[in-house]
Amino acid sequence: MEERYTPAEIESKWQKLWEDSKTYKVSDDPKKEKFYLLEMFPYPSGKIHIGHVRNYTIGDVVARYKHMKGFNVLHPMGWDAFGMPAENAAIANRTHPAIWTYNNIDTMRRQLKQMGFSYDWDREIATCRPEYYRWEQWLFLKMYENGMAYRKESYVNWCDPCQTVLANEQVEAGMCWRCGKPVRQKKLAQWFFRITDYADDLLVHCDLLPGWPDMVVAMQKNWIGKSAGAEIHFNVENSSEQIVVFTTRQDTVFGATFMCLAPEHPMVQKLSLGTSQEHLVNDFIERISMQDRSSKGIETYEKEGVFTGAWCINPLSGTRMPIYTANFALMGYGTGAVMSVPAHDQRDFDFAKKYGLEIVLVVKPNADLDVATMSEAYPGDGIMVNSGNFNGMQNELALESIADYLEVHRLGKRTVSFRLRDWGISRQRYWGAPIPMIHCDACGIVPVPEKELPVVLPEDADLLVGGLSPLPTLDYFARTTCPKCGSHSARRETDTMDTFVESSWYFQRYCSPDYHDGMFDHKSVDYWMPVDQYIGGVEHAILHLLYSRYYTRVLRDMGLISYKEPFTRLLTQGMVCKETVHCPTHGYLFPEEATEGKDRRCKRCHHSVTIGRVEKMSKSKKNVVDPHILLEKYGADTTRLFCLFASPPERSLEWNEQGVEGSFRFLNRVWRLCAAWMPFVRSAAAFDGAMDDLAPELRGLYKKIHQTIFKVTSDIEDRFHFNTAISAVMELVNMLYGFSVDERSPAITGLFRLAIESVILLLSPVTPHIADEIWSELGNTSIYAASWPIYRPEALLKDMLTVVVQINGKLRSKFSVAADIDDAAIEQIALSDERIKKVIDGKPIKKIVVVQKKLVNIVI
RNA sequence: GCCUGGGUGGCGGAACAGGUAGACGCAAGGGACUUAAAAUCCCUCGGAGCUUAGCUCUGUACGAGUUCGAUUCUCGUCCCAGGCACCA
Repeated sequence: MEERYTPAEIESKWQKLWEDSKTYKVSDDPKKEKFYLLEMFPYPSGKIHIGHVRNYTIGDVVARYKHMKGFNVLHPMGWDAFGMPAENAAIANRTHPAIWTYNNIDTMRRQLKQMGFSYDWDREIATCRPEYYRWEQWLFLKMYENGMAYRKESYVNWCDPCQTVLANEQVEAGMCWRCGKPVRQKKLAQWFFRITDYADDLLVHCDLLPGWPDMVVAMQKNWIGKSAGAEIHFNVENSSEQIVVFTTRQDTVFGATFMCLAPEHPMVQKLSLGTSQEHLVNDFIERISMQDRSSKGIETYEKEGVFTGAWCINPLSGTRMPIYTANFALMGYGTGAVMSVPAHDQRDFDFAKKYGLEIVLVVKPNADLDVATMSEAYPGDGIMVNSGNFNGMQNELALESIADYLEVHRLGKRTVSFRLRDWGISRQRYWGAPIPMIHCDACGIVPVPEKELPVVLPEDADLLVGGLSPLPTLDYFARTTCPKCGSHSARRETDTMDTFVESSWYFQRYCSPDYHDGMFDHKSVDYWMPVDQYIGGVEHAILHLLYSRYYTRVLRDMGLISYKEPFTRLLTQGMVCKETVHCPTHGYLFPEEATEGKDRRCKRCHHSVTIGRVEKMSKSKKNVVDPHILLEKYGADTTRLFCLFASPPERSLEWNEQGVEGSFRFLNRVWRLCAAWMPFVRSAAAFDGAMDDLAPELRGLYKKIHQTIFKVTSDIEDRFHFNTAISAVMELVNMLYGFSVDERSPAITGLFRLAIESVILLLSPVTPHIADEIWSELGNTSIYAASWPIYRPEALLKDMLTVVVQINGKLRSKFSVAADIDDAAIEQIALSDERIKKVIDGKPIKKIVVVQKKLVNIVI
């Protein structure tokens, strides 16, 4: 065995060997228990970044561990290859989205292979391939048939100069992120998936996901946002029209003094028609449509509204209520109409104060609360007042009584409302999966016949000026014949699908990636699915996971699969962070642009730099580490080791170059230890006897070996706490350094063989290259095929115990005793301890607590 | 505002079921080896104090509480991070 650890040589050697012998290829084997381990597939953005490295290292350790435990492990990798960055890059670099994407995939595949991940590369998929998205189109047709996919008019963020739809995150303070011009709301016909049909089911099953982090479950629940309340009908004065509102506070209906409709509400213009308010209302609607109503913009606008000129009648109090249209009423929630109760809702209170509207108190917590002196709304509980027959009732009871009353008198009914809206999947983009629909002047919307799938995205088209999709202008794509009437003037749908659609089912495709007769081979899916462990960034905690859960239900209800939840266990890893370096003249600096040491300075201007707080790595802050550099300098094993050692996976990881050095040093230590002992242990048999066969001075080591196996196994199995697992191995290695090769004996050699084997086996999921190298030096073949070591429970038993003695809960002394001692004897030893006697100093003992074989607490 | 997490040495982090706080690593300091340096190996390392082989006090954001005993459980406060947010 070489004396020096040379990761560059070892790693490329083993990577080639694994690839040539298809070490990580896996196939369906019903005789073996399966384990499906999946990491969220990456968007091929160029190069892998440190977040990928962390995510995929965590997954790889679990995959390798489960394989060594005897599972048939499915561990695939692929590319979430459609999406806007490809278009942006194409514009910036004057290349083509397809070329850019495929180049990136090649680079990133090579980098992932350099990391030594145990993927079955034969299952690689790229969602931009027609073989993949044809099945997405096929399912779209099925969803269209059963009404799950539908088309409707909907408001979108629209940028006029760019002639394009913007996602909410592309709207910055009401302006287009690209051209900086105002964004307006525009009505467009778009395709939707009816995810709201499953809102309740998705919500209820949140509680049946014990393997998911509580935080993610909570986020999903919030997103779905179910609230129970009532619909109430308000008649419009001098009209046959009715306004329906949704409220969760029907107990306050007697306090409703005005009505607010969303500006887009269909009744707004109708109500103001012909009144003196008409043009004011129209101006208001026009102005509000220019406002950015995405989450970011919303708080910047003041609450405002305009009287429509019409009135409605409160069905319970009989009061006349002015009808307003207001910017805070949202068309997308409830019914788009709000009964405003200023006394008990802060927003309504502010609005009423601004426009001088009446405030009526209907829930009173105590005698002091009075409309005349109220400075804010009272949203809490209390006794009903000003509420007719309901006066004197506790408002929680009135909530039910009034709901009953509404139902009995047909003025409304109990109902639930969800925050979740149907999933709009149309994108006016080029680089996405075409929606397989045809528009015919005569027949309307006609689905593409199944046998004509896939509708292939032309990969050679160029983006138009401003990054617009060329699809509508490409006659050879857009012009087609109507499958129904044969008309030659039919046009294809030129919108493409949201890329979340591809990622909602890819995990199933991995089960049979080359299957040509359907989305997937049922036999394979039945064997592998659901995913046993899913691992990815917490940034996908809501949308990707919710869409995947929804899609899985759609597939199940079509009879294509038999499970409801796609991911049994979920791990969301934390962000990778690093300190920022900021120069007063040059702004953020890359770490290497500043000098080293205590007084760090900008290399260009020699100003002192400020070391900022530790933040998520991002290109804009320049606090990034390129995995490529790490691989060059230390190799994959060190990089993997550090990612796991620095913190537990769900927490954020603070990058620290010296920490990486430490990990590298540890692997060197392991290497030197093995190299030193190799000549002697190579031909020795690992010690296999009982502890009693060993000389007393070797028993400690024997125990340490088994304790380490136990610790590492439970840390990986139960908690994914690789950092403590690695510490345990470090402790064992430290202990082994206490033995000198020069003082070896046959007994030590056998035990050392066991020790070294254990260290290598336990490290192998984390650092597979060095492990395979040393493993082969020991005369073995592939460590991936080896079994995970088993600890001897009897070796964990202690024959001597340390018992702690406390006085009034404070540590005062400790002693060692044989493990089979009883509590009474422990108490006696504690009381006769010299130091304890000194502290007690003859004071009366009130109580003695003995914790079995662990502790004595004497209360004085 | 609401919902999640989190706050432990100079730093990353341990302490898994209330029972020895600070495992393991980094940084720092000291020593050995060396002509020298690197590498390596060994020792020290929360704070304060003292009559310094050791001992005492103090210490897990802050304030209460439960308990023989609290980093761990309960309540309140502050701060940090993430998510949601005119959601009626």
